[in-house]
Amino acid sequence: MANSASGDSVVDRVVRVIEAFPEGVTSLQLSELADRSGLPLSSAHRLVRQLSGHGLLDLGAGGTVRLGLRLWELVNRNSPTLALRQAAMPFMEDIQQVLNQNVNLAVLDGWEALFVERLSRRGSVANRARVAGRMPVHISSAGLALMSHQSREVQAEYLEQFADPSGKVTAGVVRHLLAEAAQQGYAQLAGVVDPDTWGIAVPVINGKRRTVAALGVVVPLAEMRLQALVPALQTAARGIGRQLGD
Amino acid sequence: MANSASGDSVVDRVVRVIEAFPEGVTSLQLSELADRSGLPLSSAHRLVRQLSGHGLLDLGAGGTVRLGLRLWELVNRNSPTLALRQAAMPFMEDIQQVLNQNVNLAVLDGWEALFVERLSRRGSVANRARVAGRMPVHISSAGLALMSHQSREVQAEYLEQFADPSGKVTAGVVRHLLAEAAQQGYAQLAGVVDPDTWGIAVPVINGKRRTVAALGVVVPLAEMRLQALVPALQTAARGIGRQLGD
DNA sequence: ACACGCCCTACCATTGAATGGAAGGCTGCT
DNA sequence: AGCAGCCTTCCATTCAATGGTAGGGCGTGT
Repeated sequence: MANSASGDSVVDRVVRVIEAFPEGVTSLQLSELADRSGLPLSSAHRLVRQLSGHGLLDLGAGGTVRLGLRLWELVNRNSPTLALRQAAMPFMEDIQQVLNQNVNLAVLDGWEALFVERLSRRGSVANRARVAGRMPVHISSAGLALMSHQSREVQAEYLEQFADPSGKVTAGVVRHLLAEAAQQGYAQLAGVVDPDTWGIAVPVINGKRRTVAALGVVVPLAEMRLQALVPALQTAARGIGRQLGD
Repeated sequence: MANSASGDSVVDRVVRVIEAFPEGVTSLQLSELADRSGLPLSSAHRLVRQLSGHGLLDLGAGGTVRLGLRLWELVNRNSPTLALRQAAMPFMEDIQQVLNQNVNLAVLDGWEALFVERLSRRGSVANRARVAGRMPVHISSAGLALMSHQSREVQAEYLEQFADPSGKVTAGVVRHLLAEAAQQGYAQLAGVVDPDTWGIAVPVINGKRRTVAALGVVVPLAEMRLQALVPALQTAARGIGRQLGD
């Protein structure tokens, strides 16, 4: 074969190159990139040079490869979650100011919650590190809030394929959590991510009655006061939903 | 020709497709995308479908094309400015809390300042809208702060090609602004973006003595107090630089 | 000081993947 | 009912993509 001994198209390879960066790694050597993407060095080099010419990648002296500023710019300007984030930000700031807790916003992607925005607790040195982070549905309050408002079919499909690698959680338990969340209108989960924290999340519903996101807070166990947190979150979530339109 | 009547490679086309989204537009019809990218409908469709299969784009029913969540995730996880933003965020929050002003962080890309992070003034309904926005060097305090700390050669090259479309500013004026900023250690610009606001920015210098970013605030004219703002910004910028290492 | 290894870069004959016009199907409007 | 616009699929044509190989630069260990 001339094109692709491995049987993949050029597009496949471009994707492989971009996906070759492990989480949190911003810089890779060309040879390592070739390894990770499974491409011949020669091909990897050619692709990187082309993409670099357009600013999607950045090929520095000595074969250092980074994602391009231009790519970051394009993606952030036209992100599919742009409208959601803009609508949500003022409300998230309100919550941060009033409750002084870590606030986050997540959407459902596959069977995971993808965090698209996060404000850290005032004064904490902690940060927005986990923006663009993922959590499986069954171990995040945001994931449960999102899944509990999906259609019967989606939930059934989710539960069917469910399998906890650690074996600690069964599909039955998750089904119960989802039912509870659906009935209460919010999801809560204690000590799963961090033993001393509690997560609470509520769905954000747009004008078409579709659940498009989950708004949540992570609070220290000691400061757990459901009666104060849930109404605040629900009010903010309604505000976001109204702002979104659709 | 079989491949590309227009003489461009597959990679060129992938880039054209991604770049076809106008600023702030998150969704495009397939036919419009084909127009904007200058690709035959048939080719655009094929490319979009391939990219969509990998999650870099999202081809919805009815030919609606969006950027993919997966692309957003990948770019934000491995962004070249990740370390910078993480190092800067706590200091930016401090400034926001103490001064209660809009804070922003920019890097130099080409002859423009690219804003990589922004915190809005507390209480303002305004937002982080302009994250990923650009401003020409000569009409942004961040741009001036960045350029004034570049090497002689870069500055010369910049001034040589400088041309103001509106014709209001000459290279000589910019040269003066840069010299002033370099000497003072900060850049200021009044009423350029918005007639009632003042912009002040200082360079962020890493361990290798390279100016890697500019930290700035935008304040209403009425609240302009240089003697309070500049030291605060410079202190924060030093803190960021120390945190960065390199 | 030298040789070796590692990595980036450049070249070029081979070949099948990419191309895009045209035709088909769907939806909404007149 | 007819039309117009758009998405989708098909397939013969053709040259762009491929990757093994070789060259060059840099640092390391002997």
